[in-house]
Amino acid sequence: MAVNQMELAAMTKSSSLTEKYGICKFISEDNNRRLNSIMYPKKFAADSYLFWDGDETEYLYYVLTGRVKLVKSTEEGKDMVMSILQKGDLIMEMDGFQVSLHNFSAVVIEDAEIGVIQKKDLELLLQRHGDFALEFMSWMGLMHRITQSKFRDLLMYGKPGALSSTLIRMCNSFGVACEAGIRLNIKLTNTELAEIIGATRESVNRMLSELKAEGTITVKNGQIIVQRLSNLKEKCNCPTFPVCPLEICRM
Amino acid sequence: MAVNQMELAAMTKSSSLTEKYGICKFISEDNNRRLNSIMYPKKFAADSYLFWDGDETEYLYYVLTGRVKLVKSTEEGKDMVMSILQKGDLIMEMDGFQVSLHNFSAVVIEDAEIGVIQKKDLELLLQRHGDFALEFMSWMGLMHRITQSKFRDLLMYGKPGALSSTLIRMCNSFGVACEAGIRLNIKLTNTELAEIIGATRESVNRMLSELKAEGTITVKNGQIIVQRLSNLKEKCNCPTFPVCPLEICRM
DNA sequence: TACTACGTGTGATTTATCTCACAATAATTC
DNA sequence: GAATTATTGTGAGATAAATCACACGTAGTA
Repeated sequence: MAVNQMELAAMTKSSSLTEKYGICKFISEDNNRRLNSIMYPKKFAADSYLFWDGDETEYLYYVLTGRVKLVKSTEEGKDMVMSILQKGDLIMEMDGFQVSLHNFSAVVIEDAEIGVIQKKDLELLLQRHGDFALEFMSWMGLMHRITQSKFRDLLMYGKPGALSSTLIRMCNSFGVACEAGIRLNIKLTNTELAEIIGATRESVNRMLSELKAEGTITVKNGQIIVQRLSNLKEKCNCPTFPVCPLEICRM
Repeated sequence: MAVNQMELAAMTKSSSLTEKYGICKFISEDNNRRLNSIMYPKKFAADSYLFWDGDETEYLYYVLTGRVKLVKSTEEGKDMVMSILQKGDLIMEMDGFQVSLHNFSAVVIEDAEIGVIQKKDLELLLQRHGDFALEFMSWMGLMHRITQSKFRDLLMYGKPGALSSTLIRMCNSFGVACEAGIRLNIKLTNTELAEIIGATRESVNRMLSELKAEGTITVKNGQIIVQRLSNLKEKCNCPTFPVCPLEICRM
């Protein structure tokens, strides 16, 4: 089939990689319990905001269900989507634990249940439990690397490369294996895709048409199915050897 | 004069902002001492490598003198400069403290003295001293924010915007106030600038010519002097209010 | 049904950026 | 200081991507 064995092996039918690579995977059972103990669940409807650009960074947000996008808007109303987060992801933006302000907004894109964490509470936990702090740093480091690799891809191979890189990452974050290939289990408009890669809706539309024509992707029920991942990898010079670590290749 | 009072106030004659915002400023005196105690100074000549893309992340590197650039190279030989670091900056790339590999290379661009730190040693320190771990996380968070804001600027306002953003950051990282404006106390070729913003040498050259023609910058002894910072700010939509925090606006 | 709102698809045109080619200046080396 | 090598500057043309303009679909709903 279009998807090779390794690719299939990398994902299960029911769960995407993000669940495998959420922060909980970086933290011991004890510390997961501790983290849970300072978390206050709260429901957020689609289109609501967890926080706004410029708000004080008082809380952290642990995504239990649903999806959240991190958006930076310019004064002229142009938006840029920096990341899309889901179950298992922790949203935290702070240069440490002093007072600071958010540099982007967090918008719920699918009804979400969020574990809200008070900065102060986390601080106490981290200070008290050295092993937790180390695990937490581990995760912070990973998040930073994801950001770096993401933006590198967006800058280096033109818009088609940027789109391809994004689709590959989406395979890892939202992908579900199906007969035809890897289905991206998320609804995104062309406009949203454009905001992720810093291009226009029209450009994205044309690029997607081309990918369809090549047989690289297909669309069913408004969801993209990646049929030939290798085509995408070529377009963004995704290295075959040494492969870049899978936990970095995500949204 | 071309540089206004606030801009002048933001820098001293002798030192650039990086010294003010190096990791030492995030860490208490005690913890600075601790960090120093596990540091082994070593000299690196210009053009030598601290580490290569793909090496194991065994050490951290604290820049005492000189300058180091972080570079990602593609298979076709295209380079991208992700960052330029100097006195007070700590180079660390690790998704935590398990075994992992560098995702880019660190190239010395000016003869440097580097405090080499063993990952294991740092780990012990952080585990033992909760306050140190918190301070360290604070710094990690800031580094991540710098990366985010940097790449956002590089993507959103075209190449002229990318160049302007970079020049502004360089004012903060390498700038020294002088009669004519802010002198960037670093030697960079057009090619290097191009590698920072993901453009071609020729484009950079033309853009610099234009900035000169406008009176925004001037060049003396191979160093750029920024005469009208406000012109640069316009080109990359650098917000006037709320101003973005100065510690994020750096290379 | 048919209306409305939102999203998609596509041509034509303009603008931004890269590519290639080569001349003109530094900067280094012998 | 002549020769060599790196860097800058610039034109002309090719490509990539944005912009503008509008037709077409589709889903929700009155």
